Amino acid sequence: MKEYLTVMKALSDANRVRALCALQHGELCVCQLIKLLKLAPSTVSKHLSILQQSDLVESRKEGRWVYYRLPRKHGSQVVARATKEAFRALAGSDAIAKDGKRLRTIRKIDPEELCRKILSRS
Amino acid sequence: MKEYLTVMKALSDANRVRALCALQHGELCVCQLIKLLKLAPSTVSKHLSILQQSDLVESRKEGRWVYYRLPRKHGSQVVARATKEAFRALAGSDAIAKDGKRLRTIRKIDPEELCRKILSRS
DNA sequence: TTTATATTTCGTCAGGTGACGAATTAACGA
DNA sequence: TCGTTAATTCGTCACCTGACGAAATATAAA
Repeated sequence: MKEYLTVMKALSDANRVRALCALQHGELCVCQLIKLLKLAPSTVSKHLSILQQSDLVESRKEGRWVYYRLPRKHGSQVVARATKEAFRALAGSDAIAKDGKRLRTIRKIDPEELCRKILSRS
Repeated sequence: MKEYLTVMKALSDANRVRALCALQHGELCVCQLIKLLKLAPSTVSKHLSILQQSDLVESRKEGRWVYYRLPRKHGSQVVARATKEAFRALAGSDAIAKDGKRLRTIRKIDPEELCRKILSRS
């Protein structure tokens, strides 16, 4: 019950779900997600930590950057199924489609340059 | 996106999930759910209204009693899948198992008598 | 070593949520 | 018709949540 509720709560926020869906296309560093979600760095970091504590995502550190990604292998069926269903339910979502489009643009920008632009959110 | 989040939020509360699972065994009137959850009538009513607004349950009125049940036919795939997954995830839950046991006792009590006992919650 | 920077943690604030009891509504029964 | 009663709605309160900026942390670069 506890695990189920933790996962449901993690998936009850639009910004967290958007972040999760964005990771379908491959791992992203925090600054890319900040750009995508247009939220303060501290807010994005908090959302990612909630996703991570639910085992919905995992992270790896590379120098100054922290990359988040979907787990290679899900430890829990509950998490695996919830993730799958989130993707299925939102496959036709307009908001998620827009994010996907914007993400392709964001990925093209050199990470160095991207991060320097965090303060001027756009 | 909106529908998905509504359903996820509805399933993010332990008492609502317990109520939903209880309905697996057939329809229940509000007073039976009050007995099961051991919450104030107004609280249970609120929870049921949230479940209903998410299309996770439906209700029918019979005299003074209102019966809640799982939808005969789910209008939405998102709701159907989320319900199925909730049952699957919680099939082995200790709390849900206990509820199932208590429910068998509650069902044996005459509804008339049961409702008269609402104030003395036990 | 010192500075710059990517991320996280902390403190705070507004708004949302779940709990309750009291008041209200709807329908049966005397 | 008038009470009784099942359920809901309303008002309130404590707590949780998501947002932010400032401060702390960690790592690369100068």
